[in-house]
Amino acid sequence: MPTVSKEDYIKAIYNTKNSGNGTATTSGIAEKLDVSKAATSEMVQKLSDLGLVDYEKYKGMSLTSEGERVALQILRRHRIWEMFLIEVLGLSWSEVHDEAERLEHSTSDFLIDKIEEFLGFPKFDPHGSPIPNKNFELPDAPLIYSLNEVSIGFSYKISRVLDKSNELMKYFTKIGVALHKEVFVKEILSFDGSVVIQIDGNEITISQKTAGYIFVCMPEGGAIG
Amino acid sequence: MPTVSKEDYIKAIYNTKNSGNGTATTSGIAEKLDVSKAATSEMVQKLSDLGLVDYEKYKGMSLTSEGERVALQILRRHRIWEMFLIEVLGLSWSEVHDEAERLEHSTSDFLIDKIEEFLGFPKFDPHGSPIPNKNFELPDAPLIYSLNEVSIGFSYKISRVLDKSNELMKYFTKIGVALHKEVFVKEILSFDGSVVIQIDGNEITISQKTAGYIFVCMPEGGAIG
DNA sequence: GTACAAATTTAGGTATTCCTAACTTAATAA
DNA sequence: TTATTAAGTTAGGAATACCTAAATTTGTAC
Ligand SMILES: [Mn+2]
Ligand SMILES: [Mn+2]
Ligand SMILES: [Mn+2]
Ligand SMILES: [Mn+2]
Repeated sequence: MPTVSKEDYIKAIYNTKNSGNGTATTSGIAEKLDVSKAATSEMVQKLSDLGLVDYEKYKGMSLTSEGERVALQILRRHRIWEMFLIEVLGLSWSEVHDEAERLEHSTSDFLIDKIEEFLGFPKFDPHGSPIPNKNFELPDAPLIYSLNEVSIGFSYKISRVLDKSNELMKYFTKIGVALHKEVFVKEILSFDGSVVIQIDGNEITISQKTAGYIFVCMPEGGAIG
Repeated sequence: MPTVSKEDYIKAIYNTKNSGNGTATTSGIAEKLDVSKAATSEMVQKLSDLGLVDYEKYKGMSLTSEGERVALQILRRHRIWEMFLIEVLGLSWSEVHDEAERLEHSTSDFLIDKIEEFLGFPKFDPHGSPIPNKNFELPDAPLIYSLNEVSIGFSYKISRVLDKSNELMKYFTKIGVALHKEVFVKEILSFDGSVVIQIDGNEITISQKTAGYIFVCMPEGGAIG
């Protein structure tokens, strides 16, 4: 029902809440969507009038349950498209996000259901992100940890990466970061938080910021001790 | 480059020129796109300023060669999507057009090329319409005739239908009209131009208007005598 | 050739979504 | 607490794509 713009705002609010910072701020959403704070402030008030966002002036914003439903619907479309583009058409990790960013607004639920069926009802997308089901419910996800909060001297399995940008995805591909691969954490540099890992036999140093975009679990799926 | 609206206007002008009436009029485009004549008049002037349409006030409109290039690009996207939706996802003839009508504006040429490759570079879409290639050139098409201009007492092969609406497609499916099927033309009623055909062993009467949306060629591809 | 009707364009407005600049509120630091 | 700055909002305006109602142009019928 919402327009392309509204859908992108709602998704941005959802993603902010459910990853990292926690609170969605006017400035944060404006930056994420590359629009002015003024435009964001106006739009948030419109979304509030529509009952999709809880909002009090100067106090911050959060999705209503209806807004969250819409967010999950869009995430479902986005992630199913990314899955399709990679699994069926063979696009690369760095090519899918921008396509999905547009397709997510032009696809009926009917069509998304068909694609999901064609793909065999996957629970996670090619970045390891959970795909909401037909009823917009998220699958149970195993406990995962970012590479920043992990114990030194152990091996882990990469279970999710955040597709923040094409460039990041290209970088991941280049250094060998891919889903289900094993990484050994050698060291975390005390002075800047960089994480030194071993992957495919190569030793690689990843900045703290980028390490925060890589999530891992225990190789056998057990809890991290 | 053009917006969704502009793309749909350009496509409407192209389709009017290349099927039936010939000349694109303000009223005709307005009706086809379900907008006011005023909106159409304004938009045509804008498209003229953009160099996509040749236009002189009160005199009518036609696409420039650049406009035609854009039209073929959009037709290419539309038809490849329809092919994909039917061949790969198994949607029905009546379900694909509306989806393609939206997807055609949200798909990069890069992605369309990938889908085309996945489909094996088809030359015609599921309605028998030609698919422009990567360079926006139409394939050579065999001579075809509408069911209105065909000789009585002969058999033909259905080689193209115009997907004017979902309802028309459902009707075609219901009465057995499908690509590559054989029809025997029994009679054309003198008083209203209805065409009486035999298809799948059933005798069916089709109105003159609807017959104009069905195109056939000789069963072996020869010329119609 | 005029008068009328149909087709088309223009005038004046609305709704979206965005902008910059100005203003207001909240947070912080001395 | 108070000054300063950061964050957020409002004011005023632009671009797009529509609309209805009022011209205007064109073509046709007498
Ligand atoms: Mn993505
Ligand atoms: Mn998007
Ligand atoms: Mn179609
Ligand atoms: Mn369209």
